[in-house]
Amino acid sequence: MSRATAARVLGGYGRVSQATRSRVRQHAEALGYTPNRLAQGMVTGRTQTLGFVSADMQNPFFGQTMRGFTDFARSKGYDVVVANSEEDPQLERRAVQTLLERRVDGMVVAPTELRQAAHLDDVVASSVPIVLVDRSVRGLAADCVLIDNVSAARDAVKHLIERGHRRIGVATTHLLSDDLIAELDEAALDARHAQTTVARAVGYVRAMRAAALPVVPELIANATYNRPDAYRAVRALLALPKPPTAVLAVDDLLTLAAFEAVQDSGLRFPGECTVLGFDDLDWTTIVRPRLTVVAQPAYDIGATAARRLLARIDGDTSPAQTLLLEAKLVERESTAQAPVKAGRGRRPAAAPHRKRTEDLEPA
Amino acid sequence: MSRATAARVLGGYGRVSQATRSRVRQHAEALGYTPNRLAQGMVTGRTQTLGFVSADMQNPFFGQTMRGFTDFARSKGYDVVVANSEEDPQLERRAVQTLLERRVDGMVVAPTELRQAAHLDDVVASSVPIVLVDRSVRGLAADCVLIDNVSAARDAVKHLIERGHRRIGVATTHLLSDDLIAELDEAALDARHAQTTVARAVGYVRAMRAAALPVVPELIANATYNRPDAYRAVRALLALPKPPTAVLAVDDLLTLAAFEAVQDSGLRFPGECTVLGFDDLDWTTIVRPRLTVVAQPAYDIGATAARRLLARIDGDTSPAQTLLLEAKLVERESTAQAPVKAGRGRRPAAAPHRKRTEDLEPA
DNA sequence: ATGAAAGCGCTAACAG
DNA sequence: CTGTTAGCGCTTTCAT
Repeated sequence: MSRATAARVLGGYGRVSQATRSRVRQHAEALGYTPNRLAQGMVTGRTQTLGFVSADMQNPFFGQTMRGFTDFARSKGYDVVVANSEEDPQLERRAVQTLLERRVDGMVVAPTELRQAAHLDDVVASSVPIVLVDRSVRGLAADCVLIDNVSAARDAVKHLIERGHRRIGVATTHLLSDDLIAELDEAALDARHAQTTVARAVGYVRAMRAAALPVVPELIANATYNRPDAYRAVRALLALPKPPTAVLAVDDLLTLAAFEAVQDSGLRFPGECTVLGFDDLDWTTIVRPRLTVVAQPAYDIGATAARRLLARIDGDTSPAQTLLLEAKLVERESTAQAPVKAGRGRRPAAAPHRKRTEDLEPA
Repeated sequence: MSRATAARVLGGYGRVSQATRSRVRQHAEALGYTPNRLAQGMVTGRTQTLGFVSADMQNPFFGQTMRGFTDFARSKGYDVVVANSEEDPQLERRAVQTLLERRVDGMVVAPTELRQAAHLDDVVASSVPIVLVDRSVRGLAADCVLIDNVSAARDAVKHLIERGHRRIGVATTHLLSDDLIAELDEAALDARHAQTTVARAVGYVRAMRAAALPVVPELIANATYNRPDAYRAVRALLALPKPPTAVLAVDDLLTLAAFEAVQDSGLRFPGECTVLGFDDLDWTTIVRPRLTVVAQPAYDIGATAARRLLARIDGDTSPAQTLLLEAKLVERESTAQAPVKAGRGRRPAAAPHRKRTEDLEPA
């Protein structure tokens, strides 16, 4: 029989009789035939492939997001090729370029640069569907899926204030200027396109102001994305003459470092100083009391991005939209009680299972 | 000029003069030309694409392994398409099939079924290079990169014994039969092809026997891969009339659950009961004292697998080899001191920052 | 050094 | 219902 007939049954797209159908299948089986998706892609113009470029797939947030993305994609018959940008614009550009060369049907990007992204404009221009996750780029006509970082942080701080905290610190990143507060104010104007950690710092400021609490620079610790550095920054916060009774840590690494810092500081957790973190990783529920955290719907962000992307691929031409998924404040015991005045009731040094570390070095 | 000439400069493979070379580049730029990798793949027979199928890319171990894999792959000009098997043989088979259809130049698989894997035989037969990670399949002529799980666990237990522990428990999975010990013995014969957790249990048994310590079934807790279940299993271990003074937890989830269980049990950590875990996740260094763990070189496993795979792709036809990377016992404070006899010196119930949980329910 | 032509494996449109 | 034909975008002989 002809190649066309065979192709029809194997590809399942033409009209073929039952008789030949099974005959074809038999032979295909016998010959160990494996369809060639490259050839299919060439002629149909669709590769059934999606791209996913994030900063680091090893990061739990992106891991979950990717998982949600690939799960949804697979359910619709798509595979996904992944790439890490490592927050390097150069690498991101290369990754996007490669995906274009591979003729992916669409791609998801967690962009590194939020102010300019010519390479992403190119993607939009080339009419390859693209959706952004976790961060949005100013002026880019692309769908975007993320949480409202400002209000997530605002709600978290509000929660602390309601529990009686007044002196609240924040551990954040990317805030290297001196006049932090003024800058945060300015950033607030465009918070939607700020780095997630900056947007969260803005949320902190807003919550403090809304409660008429002073925003003092000494309570704003900023670190690079690096655990020892984050640890040191929080230790410094806790070493203040009047340390905060609570610290908001605006990402998973800072949360880890903040918890470690409080634990080593000699301040009682959570009575004298507690931590409210971002990202609900497993370990936050093995500490006692368990940690209250802001949980991002990471899996959902990925799945939603996939859904949006496939809608675009299927021809949806509605204006680009930003989907704000809801972050959830997971209230646990670490913020259940009101803060205790520092200085009184320190934990006895005798507590044998908990070493008091006085230096500022983490693990 | 002709398509052939253009292709030559863009593809960088023929002899072209400088003049036309730059002219071609200019025009390509102006037209926004993007090479089509599908077409390239069709004709060259190489797609510069690798496949990676693991149980769950969200799992930290596979996340790191994938990262090592993709980093190495990218450095050699390869992209990678990923898939999750969810430990489901059916899904794994489909994923492998899809990769074959996509004409990947090679693939890495963390196989779900270790006894039979016809679909993997097919890959080998079709002479598409394949390397296994984390688990090896009996009788499959494929390279394999993993740690020696038996000896890693053996060394960990030996370390505990050297620190004075005699009654050592183990938290593991997949051991559902009644006569555990006999079975472990049998499994030991073929431990290289056992599930990682089983192989580690075998290592535990060997270390105990080597030290002439009794291997008693009541000290072997086995759980499904599920945190509440793992927690319950370890709590049960600790509720024994004579609880162990140390528990070896043979994967990251069990480690988390075991630590949580000890913490809630009322036994002093690490004096009365300590935990030695597998996989060196971030949180193991925020607990005080910090946790001693067996660290797998996950990133390296991925990178090594990539190196092996590329060697095969580049024509290496030497016999299949199994590369055993070294797991490292990271000694930290949790195993620094000798165990204390249980029953004496319980932590005072007054310790205010640590709730005594009496029920067996985890987070 | 460059052009022409063939063909990778497939699908789509058309003919029979 | 089935066969024929053209061509997707590229690389690779083979001429020129």
